[in-house]
Amino acid sequence: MKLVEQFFPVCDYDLAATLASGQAFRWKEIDGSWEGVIGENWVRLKQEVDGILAQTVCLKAGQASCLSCFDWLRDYLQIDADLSVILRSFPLDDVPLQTAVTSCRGLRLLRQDPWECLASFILSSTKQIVQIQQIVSLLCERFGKPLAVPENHPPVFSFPSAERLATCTEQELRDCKMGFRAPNLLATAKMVSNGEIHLQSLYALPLEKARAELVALPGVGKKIADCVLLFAYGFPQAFPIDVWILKALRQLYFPKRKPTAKRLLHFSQTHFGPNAGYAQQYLFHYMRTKI
DNA sequence: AACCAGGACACAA
DNA sequence: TTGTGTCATGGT
Repeated sequence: MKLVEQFFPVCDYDLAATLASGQAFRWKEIDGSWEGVIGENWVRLKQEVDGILAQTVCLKAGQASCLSCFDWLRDYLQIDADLSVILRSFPLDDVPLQTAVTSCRGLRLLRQDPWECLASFILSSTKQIVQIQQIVSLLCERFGKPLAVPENHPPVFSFPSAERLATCTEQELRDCKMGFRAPNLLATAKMVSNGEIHLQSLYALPLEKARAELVALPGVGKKIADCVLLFAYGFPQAFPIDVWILKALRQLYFPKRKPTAKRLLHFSQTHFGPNAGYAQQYLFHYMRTKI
């Protein structure tokens, strides 16, 4: 059991804003670092001025594969995404958006595992982020696999597979405090594990078709589908509209009028450009922290 | 104590 | 097409 380190030089990457902005639910800040799980790997990340320092563990000491296979982490963090290009694609005359960007420049979008993201957001409906974190944590402790961790570190578990959750009873899931979301998660886990939907195949589809497949799952409407499309599949135009974004759109862009939901939807899909999903994340974070 | 939370769904008008 | 009640649970 050996601690392995890797440094990723990157500018404009705000680790805290990114990991705590409600797109992923398994990151904890522990004395200056962020600890979490990506796939089957325990990870510790530390913000440096000129990049990110990553630590993980390797079961077999001296194995070169650990050092050379940080690609999964590079991909998850989207280190190679050029943030300046994305920010330049935003409408320049949009004062509220530019304010939001200025207030938390370095906020990024992650590239998560589709199943974990889908399951997590099924649990997210009308729950506060802290509660989602608690439910996900219980789910992992009870049904995930124990992972390799550093010496004297408390145990950490993987996010349970769809196959594992499909074998749970509804009551076992309810006992993780997810309430009425339990039957939805269970039914979706069964559909994923028996092949009624093939999550891997959605990468190749255009946005609308991928969304249509997700919305067919129990407990998944447009908002949750867009979260998965944006945070896992990397569709940059996906624009999840939750209560916070609704508030942001109304009070920042239509302060006097009372636009219909349809009008707001149209606005969100035409005004923000090809990276609307990023704009959405900046507005979301801005509303939750600065106002 | 009342109100709300990264909603979805069935059903009414 | 748009509006309302319901579903659990815990934080503020």
